[in-house]
Amino acid sequence: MATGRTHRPATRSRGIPEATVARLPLYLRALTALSERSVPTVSSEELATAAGVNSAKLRKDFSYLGSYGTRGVGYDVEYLVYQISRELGLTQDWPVVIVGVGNLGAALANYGGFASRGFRVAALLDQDPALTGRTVAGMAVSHTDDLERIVTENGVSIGVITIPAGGAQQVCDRLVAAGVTSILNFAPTVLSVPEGVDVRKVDLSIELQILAFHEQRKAGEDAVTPAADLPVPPHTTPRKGPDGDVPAVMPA
Amino acid sequence: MATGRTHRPATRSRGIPEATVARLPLYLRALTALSERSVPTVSSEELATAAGVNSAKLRKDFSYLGSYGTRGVGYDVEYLVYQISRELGLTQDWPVVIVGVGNLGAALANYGGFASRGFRVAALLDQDPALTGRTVAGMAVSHTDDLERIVTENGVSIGVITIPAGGAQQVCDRLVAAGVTSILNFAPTVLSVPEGVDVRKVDLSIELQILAFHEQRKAGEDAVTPAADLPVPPHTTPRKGPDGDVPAVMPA
DNA sequence: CATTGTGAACACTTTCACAGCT
DNA sequence: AGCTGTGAAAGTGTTCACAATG
Repeated sequence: MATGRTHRPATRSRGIPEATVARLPLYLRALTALSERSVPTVSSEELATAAGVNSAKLRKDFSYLGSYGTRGVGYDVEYLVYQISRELGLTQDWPVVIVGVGNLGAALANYGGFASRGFRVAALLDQDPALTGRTVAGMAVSHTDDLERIVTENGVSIGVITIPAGGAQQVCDRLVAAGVTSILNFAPTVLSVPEGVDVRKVDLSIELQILAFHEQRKAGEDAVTPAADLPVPPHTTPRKGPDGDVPAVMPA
Repeated sequence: MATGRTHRPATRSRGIPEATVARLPLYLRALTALSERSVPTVSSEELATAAGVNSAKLRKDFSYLGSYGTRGVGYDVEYLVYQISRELGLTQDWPVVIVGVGNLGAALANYGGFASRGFRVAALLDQDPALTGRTVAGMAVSHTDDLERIVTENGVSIGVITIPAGGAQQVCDRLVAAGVTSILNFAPTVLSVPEGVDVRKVDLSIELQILAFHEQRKAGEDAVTPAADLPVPPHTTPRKGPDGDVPAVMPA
C-alpha cells in the first residue's frame, strides 16, 4: 500500500497498473521454479495455477508488459523470467539496510529469497551495544549511529525498518535524509515521509485481525453477534446500528 | 490478499467491503492511542490523519458500520473502539498456533500487539528436537507431532505458518484437517486449501520487489530501460519435446 | 456552523468472450 | 486446433461535493 504516486506518470504508454505490479513477483517465482525444472514453455493456464491466480488475469497482466507469448503455444519460460525481472528492476543490484536486529530483523537477514533476487543486505544496524559487533547471518551488526555513513557510502536506496513503533519515525527520517527513497516498514505505526518516498507496510497484527473478521463471519453464520450494542452509549443520544431489522439500504 | 470468498455473502445488508475491513485495524490502532491519551472525541479529519488515510475514505468506511458519529462534533473514541473491535471479532478470544519457531516464529511469539488484541498464542510448534522443550517468549515449544491434538484441544481456528516453503503445504493440510479455517502464511509458496478456508499471505520478498519496481522508475526518469529486449529471442528456442512434457502443476 | 453521512462521479480491477495468430 | 491478446462489460474502490443535522 501507500504508494506516493498521486499524479499520472503521463509518460504515455508507461503505465503498468499497480495491481499488476504486485503480482509480477508471484509470476516470477512460479517461472523460476519452472526454469529450475528446465520446463521450456508454459501456458497461461498452467502458470496461472502455479501462481494462484486465474489465467485471464495473468494474460491481461502480461499484456501490459508487451506481447511476450506465442499464440497456440504459450510463453517461453526463460524469456519471461528475464522480461519480468527487468520490469521489476531485479537485473540490477539493490543494496538494502535493515534497521533493527531483533528476531524479525534477524529473520530477514537470514531470508534466502532476499539475496537471490537483486537484493543485497549492505548492513544490519542496531542501537543496542550488546548487538553491535555481533554477527548475524554472517554479517557484522553496525551501530545505528553509522546509518548516514553506511547509506551514503553504499548508495542504499531501500531501507527496512524492524524496530519497535516508538523509534520508527525517527529512523525513517534519518533514512530519508540520508537518501533512502523506499522503505519497508514492519513497525506498527504510520510513517510520514516527503513526496517521492515510497513506504510499504507489513503489519502482522493487521493481517490477523482481518482473518479474525472473516473467521467470526464463518462461526456465527446465523448468530452474527446479536445486534449487540453499546456498553457505553455514544455520547448522549442513542445511535442506530446497521443491524436489527433495518431493511437493506445498500445502493446498487 | 487471498481470501477464499468467491460468492457474495448475500445475507442482506451484511456487506462490508474488503478494502474497508482491511483498514479497520488501522483505525482501531489510532483510536486506541487516542483512548490511552484519554481523548474523548475525534473528528474524521484528525482520525484519518492519524491512520494515514483521507477523511472521505474514513467516513465512507465508517458508514458501512453504522452511524456512529455526531454531526458537528465527531466520533466518541471509546464507543468507536468498541464498535470496531466487535466488528472485527476482537471481543472474543482467538487461540492461535504458530508452526515454525525460527527467527520469524520467535518474532511473532514475542510480538506484543498480538496478545493485546484478542489473540492468544495457544502453542508454538516445531519439528526440530533441538527446539522442542525450549522456551520461547515464555512458552514451551511443542513438537509438530502434537499439532492435531493441540489444535483440537484448544479449539484453534487460526494457524500461522512460519516454516520454509518446502513443508508449508503439508503443514497447511494438517492444520486444515485438524479444524483450522484461517491461515496466515509466511512461507513463500502458494497454498491450496479447500473452500471455506481463508489464507492470507505475507511475503517479504514480494514487498521488496514491488519497492524495487518503483525505485527503478524514480532512478530512470528518462533512461527508462531503453526499450531493451531479449538476451534470448522470444521463441527461437525449440519448445517441449513432443513426447511427455510434464504439465507442471504443483502437487496438492 | 462544523462535521457527519452519502448519493453520484470517477478510477481502477477483474472477468468475459472472442478475434487473431501460430 | 490451440492459446494468446484485448476490447468491452461488470465489479470494486475512491473521491467529490453537499444536504442533513446536532
